[in-house]
Amino acid sequence: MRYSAEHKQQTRERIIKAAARRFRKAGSEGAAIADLMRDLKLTHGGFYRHFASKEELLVQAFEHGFEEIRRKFAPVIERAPEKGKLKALIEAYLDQEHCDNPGDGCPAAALASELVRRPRSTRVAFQRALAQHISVIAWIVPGGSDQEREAKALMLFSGMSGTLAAARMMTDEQQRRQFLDAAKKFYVNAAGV
Amino acid sequence: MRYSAEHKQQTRERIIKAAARRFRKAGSEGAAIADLMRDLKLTHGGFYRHFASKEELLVQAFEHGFEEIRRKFAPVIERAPEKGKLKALIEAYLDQEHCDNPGDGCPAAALASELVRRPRSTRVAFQRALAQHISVIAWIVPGGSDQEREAKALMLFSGMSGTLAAARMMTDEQQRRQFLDAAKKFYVNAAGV
DNA sequence: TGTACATCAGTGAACGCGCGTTCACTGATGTAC
DNA sequence: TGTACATCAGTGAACGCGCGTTCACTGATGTAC
Repeated sequence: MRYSAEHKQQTRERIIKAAARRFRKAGSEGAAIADLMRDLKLTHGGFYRHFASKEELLVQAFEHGFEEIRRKFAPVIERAPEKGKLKALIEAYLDQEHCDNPGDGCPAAALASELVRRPRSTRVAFQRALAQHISVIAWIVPGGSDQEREAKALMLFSGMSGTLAAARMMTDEQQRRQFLDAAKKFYVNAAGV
Repeated sequence: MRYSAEHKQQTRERIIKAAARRFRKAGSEGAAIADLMRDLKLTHGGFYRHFASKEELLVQAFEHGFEEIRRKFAPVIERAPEKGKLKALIEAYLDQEHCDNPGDGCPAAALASELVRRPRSTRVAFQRALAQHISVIAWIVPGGSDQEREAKALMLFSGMSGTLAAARMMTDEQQRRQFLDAAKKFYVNAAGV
């Protein structure tokens, strides 16, 4: 092989990473394969050595996005006291910083209304990724059974993703800040933490 | 003029109506002008006698969508007792029927994550339409000042739009129904009604 | 160890399609006289 | 009242562009011998 054994795997991961960023920033239809590949100083033709289709990449990028935000929010959760972890995550999720940077933020908030329209097989994969992410988050959600905590996590985060999308639509800086502050209180209260 | 005086106005409204449906069903990029015009048994060329661009139509369709859902939910609100109007609206918003029919449902829920990426001028228009819609809804939200009630309405409905988008992504019928039922309870409770 | 061949990630031209927008044209009706 | 002309909603071909996907090719390195 022309390239070292792990080179291909690395390239694949770099494509996914660039895609995860671009899809969240520009939408699933706003990120062209040629642009993605140019991000890595490659040309578009090589893409199909790594993925069967753009649709497959979209799924991978969606999963990767969740991994990224888990890493992004991990320190916030760690730093918070035992009983304040969910509160800390809610406040980080609804923070200006997250709102202003969809490119490395929650993929569900960035893509929610578009995902519904993908083929069924894609949606099944999305769901699996979402469910997996939610099951991780549920660790810090108070409640009885695992199922109860996961249901609560999904309710809170699906709501917050809509709220974040609304905040991102706002063109007035001050209005957005006030809205996000109110949202933090609303969801912390709704979470009962 | 070849057509009666009000004919042009009527055609314009029919285009908006068809667009409002198609945009909500297929997304802002999924509805082609030729398709819209075909819905009215017209050809695509005539479109530009009515609108300067597709972007202008998108704004009009978004506004129209809100008018439509106000009409759609009006009887639900009227039928409910004075103190139960918001509860009734929340339950209608999160109902299976609304979930299964994005085409004549809430435009914010159907398009949320795409709207962020439109040009600033479009977003300003979206916001105006959203604010207007929220101000109407706020009538049935309990609270002190108008501003307080509007803020609460925006919080509830932006959250519910995200929750609805999540429900729509679910491929499992039963899971969706359970999730929507839980969401109704969650938001009725969060609204304090 | 050296040589011939196979492999395959990456290249870049090309294909095909969808779609927003433009434009010359049509023809029914309104208006001026 | 009748005639000539103007108007303009609607038609459909064409343009131009973006973009997903394909494909013949390249060339560095791995492998067989």
